[in-house]
Amino acid sequence: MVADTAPTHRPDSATATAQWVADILRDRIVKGVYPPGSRIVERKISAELEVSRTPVREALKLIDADGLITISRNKGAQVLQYGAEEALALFDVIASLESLAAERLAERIDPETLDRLEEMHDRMLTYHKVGNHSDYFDTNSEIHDLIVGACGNPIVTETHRKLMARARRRRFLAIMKPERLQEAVAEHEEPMQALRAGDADGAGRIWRRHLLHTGATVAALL
Amino acid sequence: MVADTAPTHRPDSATATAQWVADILRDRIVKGVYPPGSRIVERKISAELEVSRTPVREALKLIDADGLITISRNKGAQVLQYGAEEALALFDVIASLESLAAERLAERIDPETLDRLEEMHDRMLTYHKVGNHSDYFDTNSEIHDLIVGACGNPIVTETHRKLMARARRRRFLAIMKPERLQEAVAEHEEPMQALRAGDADGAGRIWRRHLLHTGATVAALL
DNA sequence: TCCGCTGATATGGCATGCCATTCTGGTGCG
DNA sequence: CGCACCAGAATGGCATGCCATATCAGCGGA
Repeated sequence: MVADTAPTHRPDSATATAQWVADILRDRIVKGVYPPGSRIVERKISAELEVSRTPVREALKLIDADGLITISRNKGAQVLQYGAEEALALFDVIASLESLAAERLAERIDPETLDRLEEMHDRMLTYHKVGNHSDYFDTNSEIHDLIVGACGNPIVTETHRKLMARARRRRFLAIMKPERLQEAVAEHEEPMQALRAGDADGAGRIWRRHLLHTGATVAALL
Repeated sequence: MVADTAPTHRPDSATATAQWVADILRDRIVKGVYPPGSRIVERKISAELEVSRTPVREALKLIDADGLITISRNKGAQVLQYGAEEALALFDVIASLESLAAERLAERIDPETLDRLEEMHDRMLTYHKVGNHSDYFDTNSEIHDLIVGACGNPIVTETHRKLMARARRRRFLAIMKPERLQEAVAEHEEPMQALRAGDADGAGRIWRRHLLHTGATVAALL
């Protein structure tokens, strides 16, 4: 998990260059290598990664579509600033989406998926007990992603993925707040029960509340 | 509203060419000029619109990000097929978003916005009474857009806009179904009352139900 | 007759170069 | 001393050309 900002020469030419560049830039933005407000210059990236400007341009367009940067003519790409207000707005939408996902998942969940969830849930609790925050965070993310991915609605999955790119870094901060940690763990127990019971309405409602809390915690940090 | 598929030579060079091309292509996809499954060839568009391939490529990337086409290496862009299942999934998400918007709007609505809504609502009813379906549809869309736009959450607005590009054409079909028309008009009355009363929870719930109905109607047509 | 191979063509991906606009720093006039 | 203007640099936008790969037609052998 070392910051591999080194070019590492593109893995293979089968992967589209533009996509490869986009992934690197996204990663750097999320990790804070390019702080909010900083400018990203096509020619710099192009030279550093040893590709032409064309794929860099296309990568920037992709990232722009994700809402991570703004592009202005002859002024280039700027990493978006964000404040408490935007964080609340973001989590309001994410909460709605995940709530919908939890609801739909509860309606259709199969034992196998439930088992995987239980296993992750236990694993997360263990990480929390031993204070392994990094793995705790990753497992937590996995749970959220599984719920969204298994809900049976690909549009939810896709939309969620795009929004999460904007939220992940902030969520990391929030979830690590010690007092929030305890709370969040508790908030994961209830929806598990609702899922076991197949209580769609409850699962959706409870999960949404959980995310709104996370959003409020993030916003409070800004 | 005549199909202006004619190039009309780009309006002014101030508008980015790529954006201009993207708008034209999006419009053609929505209007069905490029039917689902058909291929869009960079060089053809490039020649027809008298621009180079570069802005066309970038436009296609934008439309791909909107989820209207898929791009595969050396196979080009293909307009996405869609069936009943995808329509349901799409409207499930749109319903969640607009429900959130209605809820938040009810919490914060000012008299001025309420007036505009009332006016649109009346106008829509009039169009319906006299059987002016085209203007009815447009006003209906305006109402939905206003609710989403005035909810105070720009992320809702933005996400909604992208999803609507995929839904608009289908929604047009559905909304025009005679028996659905009657129903939809009725379903617009209730949320207006909730908004007048500032009943956030009710507005959200009712509006969501309305959209789920629309989605079901669309799905039934496919 | 049918299957497989091969070469031509179609098509997207990337590199490069030029142009328009904006930004910046310096200089001269008031 | 300050402000306006100008030139050059920085930067993105677009056009063009070459390359890699996928697709398809035609042909030859089994």
